[in-house]
Amino acid sequence: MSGATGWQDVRDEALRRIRARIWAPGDRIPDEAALAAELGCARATVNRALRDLAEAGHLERRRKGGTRVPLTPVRKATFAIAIIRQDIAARGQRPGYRLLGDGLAPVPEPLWPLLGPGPMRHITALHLADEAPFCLEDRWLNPALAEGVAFDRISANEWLVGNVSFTEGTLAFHALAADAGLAQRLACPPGSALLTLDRVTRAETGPITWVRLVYAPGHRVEAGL
Amino acid sequence: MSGATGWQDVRDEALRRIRARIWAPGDRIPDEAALAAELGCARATVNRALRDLAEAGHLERRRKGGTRVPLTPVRKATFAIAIIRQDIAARGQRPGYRLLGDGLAPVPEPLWPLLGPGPMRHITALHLADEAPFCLEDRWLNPALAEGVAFDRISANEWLVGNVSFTEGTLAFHALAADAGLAQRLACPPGSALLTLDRVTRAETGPITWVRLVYAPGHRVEAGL
DNA sequence: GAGTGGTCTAGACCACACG
DNA sequence: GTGTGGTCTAGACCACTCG
Repeated sequence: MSGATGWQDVRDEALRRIRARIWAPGDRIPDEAALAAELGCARATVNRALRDLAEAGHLERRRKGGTRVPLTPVRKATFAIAIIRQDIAARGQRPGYRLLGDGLAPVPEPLWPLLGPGPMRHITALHLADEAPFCLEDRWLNPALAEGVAFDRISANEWLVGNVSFTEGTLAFHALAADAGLAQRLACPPGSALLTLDRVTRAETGPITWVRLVYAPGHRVEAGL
Repeated sequence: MSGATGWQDVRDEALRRIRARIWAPGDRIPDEAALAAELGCARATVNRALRDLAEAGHLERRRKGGTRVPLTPVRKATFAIAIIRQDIAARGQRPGYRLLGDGLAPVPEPLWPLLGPGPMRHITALHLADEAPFCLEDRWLNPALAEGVAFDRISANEWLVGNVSFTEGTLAFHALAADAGLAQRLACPPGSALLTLDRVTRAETGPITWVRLVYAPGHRVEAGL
């Protein structure tokens, strides 16, 4: 039954009961005090274990309502927001970088709701893997940040990750067909299907940046489950 | 410097110092005992707060090495793996579903490393939003699961989420150009760029399913940051 | 070897939500 | 009102890892 009982043991035992349908979907499971008594540990240990399972979507907890096994477990996928250069290196390829453009320009109207109207710094750059185009970075950046910083050696992506912290952001994947410009810069046939990632980040003081990363054909973004 | 100090207060204060560069990237921060003394709370409370920040990528902790502010914070994006029907409903559209095919067939060779050779149940179905094609579900399913279950009313997606638990899985986004078959079934021009999601899930007992969801043109998958 | 985070305990009080 | 999870405390021991 019990013995050496760490919170991970409690978590594993609970997970076992969930998977074995001993605690079936919709069921209310015993309360923390009862489990602590049964497993021979402190209530805080049970709490730690069940909180962990709740965060992972395996349980639903409510004060007074008790802890239940959800009817449809909501699993979460996570992926790390990394520096592109490191992404490329992690694939065993040699990263490269080329700045294509950098200058103040009026923000396109579709982005006004996210960034506001006023002009912003518009940066375009190409990331390379083993000399081949890897992804195109198309960024609008709040000009108050990174004043005097040139992005010809280090990408805006990398500089921002290390120098500006944000409080909020959103991120979206979609697919884009290569127009003539994209096809030329990514060295692919026009019409190719390209995985694209849009990201907006904000700080308390205001918008930081909007960026679109258009990946070369065939690119996959993998996530843990 | 004390007062009402819950673990969230400790977390917020730490986050403030990180953002204000009081604790700069690369710095080692005071140890738990020191912070507990400074903030007037128990060490366990500080531990809870710092552990939370470490999970979010704002700190790096190592025994004996202490706690440091990472040079390049690794933020994680998360999105929920939901039931497609609920996804559609959440967008305020009316979900629809049509089973296109269901039968045993040999697994395509590229999937052998993931599913093994033997024949599996091949299911194709179309999900609709307000009568328009929303996404195409192309699935290979371990025939030992869901024996006798027909997927003409409820999708395999929804049935599996509610009835089979998995221990491991991977997930990947990419982009696909619509071939003739896809174009016809998704009612879009051939060559359209389509956001695609591949997912594999396994249990301790063996592979469960491989599924590819091909979304209609323009679809975006959003994630929290 | 020794410093630091990781965890457990036993008890206590609080906050919330259900009846 | 009352039961349940959420959290705090003070102390203790352990595990990992750096020097």
